[in-house]
Amino acid sequence: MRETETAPRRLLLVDDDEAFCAAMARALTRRGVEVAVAHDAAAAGAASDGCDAALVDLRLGQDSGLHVVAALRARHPDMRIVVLTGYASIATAVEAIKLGAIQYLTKPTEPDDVLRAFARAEPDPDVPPPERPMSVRRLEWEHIERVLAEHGGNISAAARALGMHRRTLQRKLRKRPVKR
Amino acid sequence: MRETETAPRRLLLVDDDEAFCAAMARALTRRGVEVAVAHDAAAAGAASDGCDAALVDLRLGQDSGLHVVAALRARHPDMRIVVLTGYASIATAVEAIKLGAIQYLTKPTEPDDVLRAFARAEPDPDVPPPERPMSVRRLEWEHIERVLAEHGGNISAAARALGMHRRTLQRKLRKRPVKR
DNA sequence: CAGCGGGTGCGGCATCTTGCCGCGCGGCAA
DNA sequence: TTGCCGCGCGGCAAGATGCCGCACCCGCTG
Repeated sequence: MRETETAPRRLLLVDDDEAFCAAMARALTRRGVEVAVAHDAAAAGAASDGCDAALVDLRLGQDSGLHVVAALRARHPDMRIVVLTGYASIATAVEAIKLGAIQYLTKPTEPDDVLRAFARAEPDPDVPPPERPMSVRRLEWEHIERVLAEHGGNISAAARALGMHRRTLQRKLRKRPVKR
Repeated sequence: MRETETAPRRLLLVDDDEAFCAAMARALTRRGVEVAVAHDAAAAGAASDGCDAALVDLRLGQDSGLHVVAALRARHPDMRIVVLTGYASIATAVEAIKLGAIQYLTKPTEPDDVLRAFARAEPDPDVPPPERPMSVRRLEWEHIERVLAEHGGNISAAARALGMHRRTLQRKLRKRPVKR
């Protein structure tokens, strides 16, 4: 349906984190995608014309990115929308897809992951490997990674958000530098 | 779209856990819903006629419940399908919805939650409260609860699946009897 | 420039929490 | 009955946490 399964021509980036937007915009531009940026719901609507794709964050200051998804879908029925968030949850993922998003990514995300989401998203792969229950460690680790990313790498802030002591988070992070 | 926003008339229950099926079927029947049961993909197709709704588990022995969702959608375009699983993941939730499921529930689930899913599912609530990052403890707790439920309350099995020592799981469980 | 607030690393310590072993019980099927 | 397996529990050593403090860096502001 909608578009072809290729990379976006012109993409609307909606995220209130300016630093993140700048970095992502630069990376995508370097990959040959035109990028328009908006930091809130209102700006998103205005900047959306001419875009065939959108990457929207769920957390936009006051308003929810889900509203943006709905608005964009209404205005541009053929636009391919991918949701990207640090505060992932199954509930919002379900709603995002019901509202017409074609993918839902969690935040520690590389620009290439984003492009892959647009490319590989449309058709419904009938065999997305269900999985065996994640080990508690891995679950915890991914969650921490996500929250940390959402807070721009700020350890103190992430620790507060995670309800754990800063020192503890610090130690946990030191243990796992990069590995997965 | 599809059906009306009411409780299912006749529901197809697809889950390979016979004990769970029996309990859920009994509970739903008591609530005035006719129930048909299937324990695998093949049986699901056969038993689906005449049903206006389906509750399908993602883990069906060998085959994935997502295939069942796709097959049911193809055979009965108007059927309302809700996915229920103990092995929840955002990835499968996204695929399930893309394949046409109207809701995605995680397993420690009450019969009333199921009915609520069918009733409240269709319209896309544009304001499903995003959330603030869950505390690590809560995240871990919900995950444990889910896995435990998936293993029918078998502590040893759940501990193995979770990659933690049985004794540890046991102690954690003793600490939080019921509270949330 | 000095002071202040906030973030980052790190050491130390008392106190949980884990991992692991073992024991005894109680079902259940061979 | 015997073996297999799950459950709950005690105990102990090793590792993880919570908490305090210190030093250092930055950016802002009087």
